[in-house]
Amino acid sequence: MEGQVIARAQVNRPDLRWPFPPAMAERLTGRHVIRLGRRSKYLLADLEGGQTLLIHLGMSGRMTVSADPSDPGFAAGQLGHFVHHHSMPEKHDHVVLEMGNGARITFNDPRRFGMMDLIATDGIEGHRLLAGLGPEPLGNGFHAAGLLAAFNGRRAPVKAALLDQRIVAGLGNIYVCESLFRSGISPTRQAGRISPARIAVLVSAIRDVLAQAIEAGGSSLRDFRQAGGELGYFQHVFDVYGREGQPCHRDGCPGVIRRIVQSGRSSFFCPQCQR
DNA sequence: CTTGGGTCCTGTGCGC
DNA sequence: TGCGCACAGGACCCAA
Repeated sequence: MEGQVIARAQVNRPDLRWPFPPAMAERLTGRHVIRLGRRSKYLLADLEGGQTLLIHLGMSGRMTVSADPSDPGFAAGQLGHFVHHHSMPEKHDHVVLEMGNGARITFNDPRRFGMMDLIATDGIEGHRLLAGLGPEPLGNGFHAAGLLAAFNGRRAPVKAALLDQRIVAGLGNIYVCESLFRSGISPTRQAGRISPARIAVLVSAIRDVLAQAIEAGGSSLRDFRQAGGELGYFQHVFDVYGREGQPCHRDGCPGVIRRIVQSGRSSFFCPQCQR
């Protein structure tokens, strides 16, 4: 997408979680994408003319890139080697963008918890959806001292605190469960009652889990796909997520993974390893 | 202010 | 084979 023009925008319904902005298709058509970026779980496509396309995939959303193999750009390898061939439109293909180089970007989202909006690029950090987000967990702004301060006085379980995007931005249910396992912290522990030393371990575990999950192409439980349509494969190396009743992966640990529900979400953990 | 629960929506898998 | 129910990656919104 980056550097390309949006030659055609097809919008197949008026809304996802929220209504699309007025005349979205018309406002996208003919615009160049200056750069692609990301903040927390929001995808950001800066367009010429001062507008940014803001996208969230919700639970079940996916954006994939495809191309016609007979397209000259495809044959020349200009669309990248990862791009898969066009296939027939599928159920829940809500927005389709045809780029000037022949790439087709498809936003598919069965549950429609995703969203798209067009907002001013200027002052984007102040947008209501982005204002108040915590630091990026892979950035320099995320560190033990900061997390300690953010947890200070909080009585909520650490599981809930880490899912709170105002404390750290971009963690979801899977990666919180996996990070807590690796740092030996029970999901039920009150956030404000974790020692500084263990918070430092947690920060490292979060960074490691995210870096490894990205390296593995993400976690494809059902809907998620990489941009080229491939499955991620981090789900194959989960230690706890979705492993209720199965043995703990830690060498010599007799524990069995348990599942509990915290604020409506499943938490998976090893009662032996996590305190 | 913090915290927990309900809600949006479709699809799948399980027990009966 | 069919039916009802639980559950699924998120996060807003409101009541307490």
